[in-house]
Amino acid sequence: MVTSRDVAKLAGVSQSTVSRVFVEGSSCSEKTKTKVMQAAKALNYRPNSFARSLTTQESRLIGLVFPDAEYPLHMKTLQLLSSTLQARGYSAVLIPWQYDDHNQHSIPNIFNYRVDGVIAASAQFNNHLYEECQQFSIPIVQFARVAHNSNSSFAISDNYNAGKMAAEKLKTAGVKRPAYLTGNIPTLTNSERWRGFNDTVLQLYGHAAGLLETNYDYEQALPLISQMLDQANRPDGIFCSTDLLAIALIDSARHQHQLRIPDDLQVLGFDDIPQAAWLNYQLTTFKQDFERLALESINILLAQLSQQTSHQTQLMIPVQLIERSTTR
Amino acid sequence: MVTSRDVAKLAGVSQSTVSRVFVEGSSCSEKTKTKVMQAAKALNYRPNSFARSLTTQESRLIGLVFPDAEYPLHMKTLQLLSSTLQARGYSAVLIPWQYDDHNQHSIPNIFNYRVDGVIAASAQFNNHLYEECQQFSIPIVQFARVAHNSNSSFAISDNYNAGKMAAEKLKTAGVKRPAYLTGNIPTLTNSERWRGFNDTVLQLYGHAAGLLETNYDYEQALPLISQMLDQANRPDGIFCSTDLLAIALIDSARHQHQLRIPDDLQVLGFDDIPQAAWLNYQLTTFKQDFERLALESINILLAQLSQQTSHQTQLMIPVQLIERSTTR
DNA sequence: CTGAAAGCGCTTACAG
DNA sequence: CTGAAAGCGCTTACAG
Repeated sequence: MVTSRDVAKLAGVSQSTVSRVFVEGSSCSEKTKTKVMQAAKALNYRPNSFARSLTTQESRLIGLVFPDAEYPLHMKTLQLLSSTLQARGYSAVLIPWQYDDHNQHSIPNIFNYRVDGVIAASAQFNNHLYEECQQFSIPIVQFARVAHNSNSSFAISDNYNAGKMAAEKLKTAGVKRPAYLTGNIPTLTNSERWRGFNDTVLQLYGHAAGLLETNYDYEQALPLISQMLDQANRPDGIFCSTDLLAIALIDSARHQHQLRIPDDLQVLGFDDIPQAAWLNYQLTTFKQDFERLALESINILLAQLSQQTSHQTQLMIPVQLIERSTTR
Repeated sequence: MVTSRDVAKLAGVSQSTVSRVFVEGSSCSEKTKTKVMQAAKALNYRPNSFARSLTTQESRLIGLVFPDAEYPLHMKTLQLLSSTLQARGYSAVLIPWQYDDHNQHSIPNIFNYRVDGVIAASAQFNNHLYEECQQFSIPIVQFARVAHNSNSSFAISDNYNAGKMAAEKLKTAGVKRPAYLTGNIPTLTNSERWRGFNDTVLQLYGHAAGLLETNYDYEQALPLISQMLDQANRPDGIFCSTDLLAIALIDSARHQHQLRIPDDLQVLGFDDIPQAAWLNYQLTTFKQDFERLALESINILLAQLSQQTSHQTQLMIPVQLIERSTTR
C-alpha cells in the first residue's frame, strides 16, 4: 500500500505536509496543495482510516442494528441510511442482531471497531446493547420504533395520533365493531398507536376496541386471523399494526372466508409498504415517512457526536393517511 | 478507553503479554492467560481493531455492495451474510452503490477503510468498482447474480438449467405459446436463464419463445405487461425473470384483463420470495437457495483471503421447482 | 506555511 | 513462556 510518506517523497515535501493536505481545515499553501494532490493521484493514494482513527479517536463508523424479521420495507431504508451516512463522511457497519440468547456474545466484538454511534432499527432490542453502548459511551438513536424501557434519542412517527386518526377514519366509514390487529413484539411505538386508537374508539363508540395479538410474520399470523374471522360477531373494521398484517388479513378474508373488502370488512394498514399499492390490495394505510425518519436519525446522531453531549433528542413526525380501496 | 497497557498494569505483566493473550495461537501459560483475562474483564477491555489492523495489515472488514432496487428478498439475505461473517470473525461494511454516474466519486472513500474483500449482490454493477478493487488487489465475489464483462469469483444459481426446466414445465402443462418476461438490467445470470429457456423451447416447440423486456419495478412494469396481455395472440404461459414480475403479471391479468390463472394464463416465477407463498398468489416458482449462496460466497471469499491467491472460484448451484397453483 | 517528533494502541520478531 | 523495542500510517502540538 502506498502511504503518505511515498506521496511526500514524490511531491518533495514532508510527510506531515501530506497529512495536512488531507485534513479539512489545515493550513497549507495552494501551491503545495496541488503539488501533493498530483503526487497522490499519480500513486493512487488513499489515507488509511485506521491510522487516522487511532490518533483522532473517532472512527467515522456508525453501527446499524436492523431487524432480522422478514419485513419488505427495510431494504430501501437501509440503502438510504447507508448512502446518507456516506455523503456525510461516515460508513455503516452492520450489527447483526440475534433475538436468541446464545448469540448475544457476538455483540461485544463489534465494539472492537469503536463505532462512533449506533442507529437501531430493530424492534426487539434488549438491554444488552444499551448497556454496552453506555459502557463505552457510544450514543445511540432508535429509528422508527422504540423499545420498552429504553432511554435514548429516537426519530419515530407520531403513533398516538395515527391511532387516533385510524379510529376516526373507521368511525366515518361506518364501522360498527372496530378492532386492532397487532404482532407479538412489544414496542413502545406500538403501545402508543394502540392507546391512541383505543382512547378514541372509547370516546366515539363508548366502549373499548377489539384487540387481537398475533405474530408479525404473514404465515404465522394466518391461523389466529382466520379464527377471528370465524367468530359470529367479528369486527367489521380492523386497524392493523403493519401493512403486512393487513395483507394477511385481506388474504384470509377473501380466500379463507369469502368476505368482500370493503363491503364485509374494512381494513386499515400502517407503513405504506410497496405491496400496499399493488393492484390486488389497494390498501388504505398510513404512510410513515421513512425517508425523513432516516435523515433525522442521522442528524440527531451526528449532532450528538459533534457536540459531544449526551443530550437526547426525541423526535416525532406525523403520518399521512393514504386512501385506497379497503375502506369506504 | 482502556488499553492493553491498563490491563497489563492490573495483571502485573507486560503489555506484549496482554496482546499475546488476545492473539490466536500465541504462546503463553495458562496461569498468566487467566490472570490477564480476569484483569481484562474487570476493566471491560476490548482490543482496538484499528490498532490491530495497522500492524497485521488486515482489517477483518468485508464490503457489502447491495442493490438499491426495491427487492423484497434481500433483507433476510443481508442479515444472513452479516451474521455469518460475524461468526467467522469479520464485520460487514455497507458500500451503498448508486447507479447514477455523478455519485461514483463516493466509492473511493470506502477504500480508506481497507476492506479485506468485497461481496457484491448488486445486479447493475459497473466497471468502476472492479477497477478499484483490482488496483488495491481486494478480492471480490459476486452473489446470486453476475454482471456482464465481469471477471471474478461468484456463487450463483444454475440459471441455464432453470430456464430449461421452465420450458419443460410449461410444455408439460400444455402451454402453446410460451414467453419470457424480464427486466431491463442486463446481467449474465439473466441471459443464461433466457438462453436455457429459449434453447429448450426451440427444441420442444420448433420455434423461438416470446420475449418481453420491461422494468424490474412492479409499478413501472405494469403498462408493458398490460399491453402484452391485450394482444390477440398473447402468450398462454409465461416464465418470469423474478417473482416480483410474476406477481405484477398475475395482478394485471386478473385485475386489468379478467383472466383466470392458470386457466387462461399459466405463470412461472423465479426466486421464491415470501410473497410467492401468499394465499392470493400461490405462485409456482423456482426457489433460489439464498442461504447456501450466502454461505458459499463467504467461503469462497475467505478462502481467497487466507490463501492469498487470486484464484477464482465460480460456483453454480441448482434451483428447485416449487409447484403451487399458477401452473397446471 | 512547513518540518521534526511524539504518540495513538496494537503485533511481532528478537532476546533471554 | 515473557519482556523490551520497533513499527504499522496517520495527526497534531511545537518550533521556526
